[in-house]
Amino acid sequence: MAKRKSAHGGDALHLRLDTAGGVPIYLQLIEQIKYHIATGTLKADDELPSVRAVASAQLINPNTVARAYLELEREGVIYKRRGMGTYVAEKGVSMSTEERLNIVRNLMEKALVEGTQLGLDAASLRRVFEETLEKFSSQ
Amino acid sequence: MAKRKSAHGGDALHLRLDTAGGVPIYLQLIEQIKYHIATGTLKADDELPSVRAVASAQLINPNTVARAYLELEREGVIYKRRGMGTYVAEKGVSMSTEERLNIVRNLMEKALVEGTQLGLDAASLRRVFEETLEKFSSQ
DNA sequence: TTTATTGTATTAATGAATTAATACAGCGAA
DNA sequence: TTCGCTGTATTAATTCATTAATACAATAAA
Repeated sequence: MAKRKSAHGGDALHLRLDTAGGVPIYLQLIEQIKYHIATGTLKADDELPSVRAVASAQLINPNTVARAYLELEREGVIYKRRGMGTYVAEKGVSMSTEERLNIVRNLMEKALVEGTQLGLDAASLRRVFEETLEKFSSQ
Repeated sequence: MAKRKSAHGGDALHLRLDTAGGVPIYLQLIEQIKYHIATGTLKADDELPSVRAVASAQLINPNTVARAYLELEREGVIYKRRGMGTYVAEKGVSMSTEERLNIVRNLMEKALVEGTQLGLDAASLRRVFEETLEKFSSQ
């Protein structure tokens, strides 16, 4: 058969997909890839496993992976080279600071509304914030 | 005609629904009602506007409002009395502290993954956290 | 050029989610 | 009881999202 040795790296990315449970597969992929980048598991210009590699490893359709990669590319998180592979982008920013802050504000608001509703006090919420922040490569 | 005067309060809750934009109406309702509770606009035992009142004010189907109220009731956020109305529940908690923390941890992680991806540094993220926290009645 | 890899495009099946129409049922005031 | 308000239940229309089957196109190495 003479398979070409992958020449790229890009394998063995830790992914845990839940095919039940309602959350679309492509969204889980997006989230987990972003997570790996945020925690430093994936760095700029690292290669991602190919669409087909992820698909066969996870027993899902290649198009589902492609959709996740497409969305990540639109957000500027990754870039692709036809025939070559898919790679983590440098943190190039296309949005204004204010726009970026508003995105995070909305997400933060969701977290704190929920936390407040659940009866957690400010100290607990602050602890959750600090503990979560520690997981990310503060840059 | 002799309309009965509402006898209840429960009107004029500030709601801004976006019927385009993809986010389901009932989810927007849930979010905004939780927000009002978290910020103190709505307090325990306050009456919510009736299903039909919201429906006609917002030009949506009563069942859509009912669905939001149903979900909020399941979460223990509100309670209902047939023929009477719908009210904000006391903060009674059915989950363990650990479960509640995990819910918030997940949401917090989403916010911080996104923030990190957008190139915001720890100081900015902390500022967003503190500013957002201030909006909620710290209890 | 050939081959094996990469990502891409088109189209469709399917199922789930959302919303709506409509009729029912409980409660309190008159 | 009757009236007018509450929320509820049932059913269905319809759209939309998700995933998949399949064929196409670009790149690099042999």
